[in-house]
Amino acid sequence: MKISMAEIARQCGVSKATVSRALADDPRVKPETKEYIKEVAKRFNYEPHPIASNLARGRTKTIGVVFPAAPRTIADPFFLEYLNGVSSILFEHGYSMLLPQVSWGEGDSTMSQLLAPGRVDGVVLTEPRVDDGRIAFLQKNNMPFVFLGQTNVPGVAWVDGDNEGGAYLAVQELYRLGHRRIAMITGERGLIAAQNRLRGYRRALTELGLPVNQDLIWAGDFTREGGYHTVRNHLQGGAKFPATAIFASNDLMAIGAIQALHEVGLQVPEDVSVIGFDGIEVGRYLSPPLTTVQQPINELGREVAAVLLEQLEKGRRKGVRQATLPVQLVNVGNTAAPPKFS
Amino acid sequence: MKISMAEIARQCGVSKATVSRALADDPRVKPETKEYIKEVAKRFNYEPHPIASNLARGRTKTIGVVFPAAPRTIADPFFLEYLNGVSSILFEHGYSMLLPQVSWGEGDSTMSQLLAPGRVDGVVLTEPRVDDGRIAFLQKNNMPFVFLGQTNVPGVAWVDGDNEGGAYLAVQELYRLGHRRIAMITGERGLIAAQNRLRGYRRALTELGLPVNQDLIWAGDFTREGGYHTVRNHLQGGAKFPATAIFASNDLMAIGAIQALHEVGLQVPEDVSVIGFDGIEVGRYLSPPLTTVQQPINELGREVAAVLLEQLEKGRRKGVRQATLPVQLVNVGNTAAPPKFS
DNA sequence: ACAAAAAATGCAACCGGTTACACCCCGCCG
DNA sequence: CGGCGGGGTGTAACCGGTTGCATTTTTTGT
Repeated sequence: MKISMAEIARQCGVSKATVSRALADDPRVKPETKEYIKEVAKRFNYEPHPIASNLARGRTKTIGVVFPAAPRTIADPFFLEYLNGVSSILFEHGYSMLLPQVSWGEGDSTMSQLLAPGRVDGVVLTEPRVDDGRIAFLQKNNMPFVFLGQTNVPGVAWVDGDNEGGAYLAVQELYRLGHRRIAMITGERGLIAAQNRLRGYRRALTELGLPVNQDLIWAGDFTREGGYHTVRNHLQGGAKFPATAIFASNDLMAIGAIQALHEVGLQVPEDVSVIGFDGIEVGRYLSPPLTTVQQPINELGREVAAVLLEQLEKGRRKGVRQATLPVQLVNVGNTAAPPKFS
Repeated sequence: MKISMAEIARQCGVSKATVSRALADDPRVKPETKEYIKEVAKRFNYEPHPIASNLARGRTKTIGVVFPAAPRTIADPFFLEYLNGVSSILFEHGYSMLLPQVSWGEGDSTMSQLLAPGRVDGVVLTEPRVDDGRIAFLQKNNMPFVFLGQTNVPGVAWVDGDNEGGAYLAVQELYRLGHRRIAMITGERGLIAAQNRLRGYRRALTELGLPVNQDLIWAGDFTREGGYHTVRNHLQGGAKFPATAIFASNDLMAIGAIQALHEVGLQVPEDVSVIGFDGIEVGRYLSPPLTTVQQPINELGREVAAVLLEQLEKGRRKGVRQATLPVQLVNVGNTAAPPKFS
């Protein structure tokens, strides 16, 4: 059995209280006493039991990290780079991460089992939906939380990339190259990020004087398979491919789209240009690297964690932080003018 | 504040003890009482506080998952797919995962802070090294653990893919295609997996009657950057590239190698064939998909978790489980005969 | 030198459960 | 009719810390 605080107290001839304070560097204990207690603790190789400590002070020094819902997985590249950023900040501040088993429909019971009664001090979530049910749940339980992604519920902390602006950039670039039939692969309809990217696409087309053609807005789900299948479907029947360029709402779908195009012998970017969104590392592994709207993914994670910790450490907050980080188009060399122009 | 067990007890007119037993389905509680208590608990939406519960019974229902050391990161694709498998099994059994902040040199003090005194019931680790210092540490602290990766210390539970056999397969395939100058990019020297893959490479060459040429064994570190740089180095000086094929110890390095080759205008597989190891999902996103030795990554994770839970639930085990899972070569279409043969 | 203020420490309750053991009540047996 | 046995429940200690408040010790002021 590990040695306990009571034991240390006995060894030092003081009370548990003093030991506790000494180890917490409480200024109320006399420096020499403190010194001595620490010395003894070190000799006995004593370390306070975190569970007991957490129980006593009602906190856990643990943050719950909720990952994207199916069909996306915890192994989603975007999520992982983001997680990397989150973890680096949390760890710097002595927090651990708990990846809970949550498979909620609307964020209720399943979540409560793991997050509610004292397992975590706060939660970071991804992919807010319109009127996300999890928000009400967390607020009701008075649990601090931050979203990766803008929410449509006011008073909620979030950090996001500039989705609309990024989509706008992408479409503009394709237009500049001469494309006029620009398809878009959307994300899952309910996700706010998907909607904002779609809005950027629409706005760009409109401002450029192009019609917004519903037949060029294809439904995706942010997975590679989704991108692949939606493009396959539009390649059916031997008809001419209806677009000269595709803007995919994220890189995974862009990758899937490219695979589908390759399978029918279409070259990227010679025959069809493709631009993705996110700037996941994997995109750089392709040859040529994927043209994409680069989000500062790692930075987003760090910022999310920072905002949450701010809430936690400064107690009940004085206003909720919301931040939009800039995005930029990268690897623009890997798109081209449409065939008829070349 | 959440409602407590004492409160429920008062409401029911019984003692905390009875409530505790009723909720735990203790047979000593009269069925009707049990029924009633459960009913009341439900009405009050009561759920026992896990931290308190854990403190009282000295366990946590949490597993520590240690991730690879620098230069690899928590966002390493292999690790994440593996983590996915681990998590699915753990969650099925009601366990959570704790990703601790560990940056140990040889697995000592840093680790103890997060794992030792009662935060986790068990630990899963990756990437055992030769005479891994963490083993002694965990054993000393009487902490159940399982490694992903064969260890050289007897009596330790582990699960691994067939590293040597996989490497052997890869080299054999390259030989079959006509390659005779087959380079290998190794993993970090101290890692047992790296050594076993190197052994498979050596054994294959020897059995095929080829010399083992030290100049064709290039040092890598299991990162993409490592693969990239080692190949760049061997492309220096305008000399002819010394190999017609590369076997990289993992996929990330294979991807890095391919990038380096592309940068000097060499085509894969026309000019140089490349085979990786692991079969991470990202490899399938390349065009053409990466030829690689596919490990059952997800399954490895599941198995690791299962072995650990077995240790935990069946108390002190009567013999430690060790398992080697089979691997197979995939996407073999994306390697080719060496140029002079074509 | 003595009282008052300040500093240091101890006491004991508390966090929210679990569990060994004591206890009570009742039916059954001799 | 008294005692035994066992099911059902309560008591209280315990897990290992934290912390408000009381108490003791030391310092400071006059």
